[in-house]
Amino acid sequence: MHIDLRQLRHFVALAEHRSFVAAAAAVNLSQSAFSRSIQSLEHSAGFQLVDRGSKDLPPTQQGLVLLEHARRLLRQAQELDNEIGRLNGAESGALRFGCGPAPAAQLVPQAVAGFIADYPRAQVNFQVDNWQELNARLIAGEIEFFVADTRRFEADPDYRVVRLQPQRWTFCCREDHPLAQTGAPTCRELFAFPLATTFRPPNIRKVLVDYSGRRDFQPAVECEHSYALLNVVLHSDAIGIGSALNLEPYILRGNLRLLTPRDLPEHLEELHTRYGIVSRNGRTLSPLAQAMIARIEHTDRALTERLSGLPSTGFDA
DNA sequence: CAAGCCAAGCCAAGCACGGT
DNA sequence: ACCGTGCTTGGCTTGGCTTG
Repeated sequence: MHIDLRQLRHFVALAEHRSFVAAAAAVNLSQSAFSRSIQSLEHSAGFQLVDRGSKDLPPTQQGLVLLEHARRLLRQAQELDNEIGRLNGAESGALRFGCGPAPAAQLVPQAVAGFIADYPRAQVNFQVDNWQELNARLIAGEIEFFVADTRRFEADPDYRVVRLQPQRWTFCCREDHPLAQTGAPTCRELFAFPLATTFRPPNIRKVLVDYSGRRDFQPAVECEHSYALLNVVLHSDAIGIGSALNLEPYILRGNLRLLTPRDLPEHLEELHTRYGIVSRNGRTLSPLAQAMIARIEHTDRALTERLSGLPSTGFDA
């Protein structure tokens, strides 16, 4: 049997997306070309890879065996590529990594901006997604690392975690908001307005229930994307919650005001971000990935230092 | 270097199937 | 019955590789 890594990559995509349309889009192919690629692999293998009779296209028994080998081969191919790059001291080539929505707002773009100045011949591809998707891509070897909340990976020996600086989560409102003049409202005054929040920190719901005094408290707006969320805050009476790092540009421009409820509990460790860089233990990182990680850490430190000039929000531990 | 071959990919049409 | 969605297939183009 002729082994074609491209076709194996397509099969892995199909197994993950359980749809020819979605998988084709994921590998940047037309659906028909993708279908032919799978057919060609099936022809080479001599058996059907997926059960087309079922709606969610489950892999056949033989398909599962091939899938396992395909994932291993793709991972090893990536590692070989990384190793060759390392031996050559490569400064060019493709770098693929991922990041969560919050790091995608400020930290990662600024780090990438610095990186492409240092490595103009590198091709950078970073995907913004939730941690589950990022983890799946990391395991499949499609990305070398991701930047996201690290809580689920810190104790797992299969993962290598580099923690970034914790950033405080803060309340904010638009500059001409009724509460903007008071600066330090009470929690009751604050929660009289609709709340717009990301899904993080993970325990934000519990904290909001405590603050609002309402067991059934629900934010008016939930959105993973910090940029979109802040635009809601900028154009409404909503009170936003965001990491200090992502709010900073808006605060400095005077578009947003930080709010410090005067009756907040003093010590709230959990209202800090817990972001970091997650990679797989035992896998060699390419020189470009190592350089990118160093750049993200450097940018993180620089931004955190700059943030120390911002006014306190009452969320400081 | 031109001609031929072939794999990969696209578009459009057709088919199957589920939902209304 | 009709419509929308998802997959396959036929016909075609394109680009890379081989051969003379």
